[in-house]
Amino acid sequence: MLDERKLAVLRAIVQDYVGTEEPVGSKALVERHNLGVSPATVRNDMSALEEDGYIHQPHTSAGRVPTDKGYRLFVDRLAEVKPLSAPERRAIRQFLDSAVDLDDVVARTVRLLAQLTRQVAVVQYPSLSRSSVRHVELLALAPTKVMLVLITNTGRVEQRIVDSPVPVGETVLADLRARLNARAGGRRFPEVPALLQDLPEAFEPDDRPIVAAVLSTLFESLVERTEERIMLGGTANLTRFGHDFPLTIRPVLEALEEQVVLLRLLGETADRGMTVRIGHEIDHEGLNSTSVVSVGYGSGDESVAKLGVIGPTRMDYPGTMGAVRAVARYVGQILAES
Amino acid sequence: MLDERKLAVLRAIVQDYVGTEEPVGSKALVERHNLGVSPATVRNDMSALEEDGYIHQPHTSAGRVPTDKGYRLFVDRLAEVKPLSAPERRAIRQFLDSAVDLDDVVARTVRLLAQLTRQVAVVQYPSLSRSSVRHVELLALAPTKVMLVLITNTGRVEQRIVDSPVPVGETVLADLRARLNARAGGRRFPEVPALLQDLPEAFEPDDRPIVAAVLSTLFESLVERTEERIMLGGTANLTRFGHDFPLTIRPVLEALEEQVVLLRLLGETADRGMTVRIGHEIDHEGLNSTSVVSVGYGSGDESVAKLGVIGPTRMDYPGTMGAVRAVARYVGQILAES
DNA sequence: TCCTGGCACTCGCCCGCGCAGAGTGCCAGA
DNA sequence: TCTGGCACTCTGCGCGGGCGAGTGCCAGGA
Repeated sequence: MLDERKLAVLRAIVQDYVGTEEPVGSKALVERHNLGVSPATVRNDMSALEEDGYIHQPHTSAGRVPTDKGYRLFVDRLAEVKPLSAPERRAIRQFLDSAVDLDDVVARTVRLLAQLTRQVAVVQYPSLSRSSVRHVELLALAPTKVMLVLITNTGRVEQRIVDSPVPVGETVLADLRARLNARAGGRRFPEVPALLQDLPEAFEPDDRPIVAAVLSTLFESLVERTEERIMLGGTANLTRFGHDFPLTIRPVLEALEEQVVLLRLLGETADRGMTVRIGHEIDHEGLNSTSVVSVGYGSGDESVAKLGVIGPTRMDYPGTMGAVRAVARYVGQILAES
Repeated sequence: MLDERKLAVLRAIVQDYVGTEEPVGSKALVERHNLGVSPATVRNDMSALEEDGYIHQPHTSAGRVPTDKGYRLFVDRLAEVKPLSAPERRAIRQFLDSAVDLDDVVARTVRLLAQLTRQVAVVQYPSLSRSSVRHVELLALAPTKVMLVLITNTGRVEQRIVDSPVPVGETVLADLRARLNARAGGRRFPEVPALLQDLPEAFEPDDRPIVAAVLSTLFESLVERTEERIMLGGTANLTRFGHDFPLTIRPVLEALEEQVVLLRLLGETADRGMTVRIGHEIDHEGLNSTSVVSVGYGSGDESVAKLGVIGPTRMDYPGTMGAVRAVARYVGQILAES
């Protein structure tokens, strides 16, 4: 059905359309790519491709535009991820290296991705559930108020205020702190609740309420909202979306404001390997004219979070995928070092 | 020069233009506001207002549009801040009350502002230099790596990694921790460096390098980049900017991506009272067609940070100012309570 | 069987035209 | 000082025609 040449035609259409943003016709195609056949032949192939739903004609006597299905085929079978150039890689490395803390790493990553791909970049903070406990700190703020500070191996810090039903002595606090760290230190977050469950029993009955309060706050913060945090950048690139963009850009901006949507978007990313979702493959209405390229990143083999970019379906997939992959790799390295 | 009626005409023009987004003519004016005079008279007044630069005619035979100068006069002398309704205030209160930590307070504030004003909202985290030290924590991560965690009275937490030239003993760390808290605890950040300056001398010569390293990191983080953090929301509202907006929206989005620009914008806000900057009064080119309404907020009399909104110069100033002021007040209260 | 050149056809885009409507400025009169 | 009237100016919009890009189809050739 789809012989070599038809695939070549599709590839050429995608490439040209991405470059020019305009429907591409048979004549222009043969001129720009040496397909070795005449426009008439290409026209026949185009007809077949359209029949099969890979390309589409906005109106009679216009050129062809790839459909989502066409891009899908292109990404799956026709495109090679384009690696970054050595200077580019060096620049990335250098830029990320000078980050001073986790916030900075994430912020720089977002900027970098947005600049390299000229699209909207999204970076998820290393997820708590994939991280482990580096340290738990307890501070008495007031007689019945304790601040709980949680530091992860990825450098993330979470704080919470715990209200104690009874005044808390410094000795109890010190004891609790020591025990928490002894039991939970170095452990993965998901394991933590089980490890600490019977902790109150190690304390005097009088002190158990505060121990319980601290524990419940701790457990909460492991699963809650703050679990997943996201940073966004390059929204100005939305303006390069297309001619008709007032219509397109609005729902996209709205979607980007919804952390939930972004989280779901990244959540659907495979842990290993890159995920590309194109147009209507994304099940969020406002994003049906966009594509998302995302990938997990992490310090070891394992991914601790995801990052990616969002752009028009008409995007340079090979280049974007190259940039996303490279950035993910370097961020992983940086995290491993710190 | 500007008698009562001319001012009334200007006020009417601003109100109508904000409502309709279209140049307003003399006839429509008399119809909508009972000015008690004929269109011809209004035309004369308009002529005078134009002469003085308060309004402007896009082209002959079009209605009039206020200039930046016109909006300025409107804000300064013709507009009354419009207080929010009781249900609105209750809703704000309630929405902010359910915040669980500082991040959440800021995030909710941004959402709220954006929703109330239907514009882009900016909220600055409580600034370090206006805050005081609640607690300093030191954690040994590795023999030569110490994590410095700084907790402020506004609930903000900053962390930094300190590389020590020599391995650090737990006793030294405990000693340093105790002394840091004793001397700096409860103090304003700007005072801190002076208070700690001679701290290394209290230690054995062998330990002084690490003390110095911790101190310099601490001092750095008091003045540095992270000093000022900002949260942004409601960018989707940019799409309601105007008809010609591809041109307008681009530079605005770009400006919003630059933390520096936003910080400067908020930085120029007066500590007390509201600041309104209109169009070309803002010395950033991309924002010359926008206005910024900003105000300080804080737990006591004193402002610890700023917040505000950015919208088209053609905005509902009274309403916006009312919302900004109300939100600032409630955020202050929330912060004071936690 | 597949490719090619030729040809007629279809549409969207652009341009110029003319008209209607909104709004103004000015003037003479109350 | 205000008002009604009037002539004038300009934009926006709808209309129609010409242009060009691109197609589909067909007959002939490898």
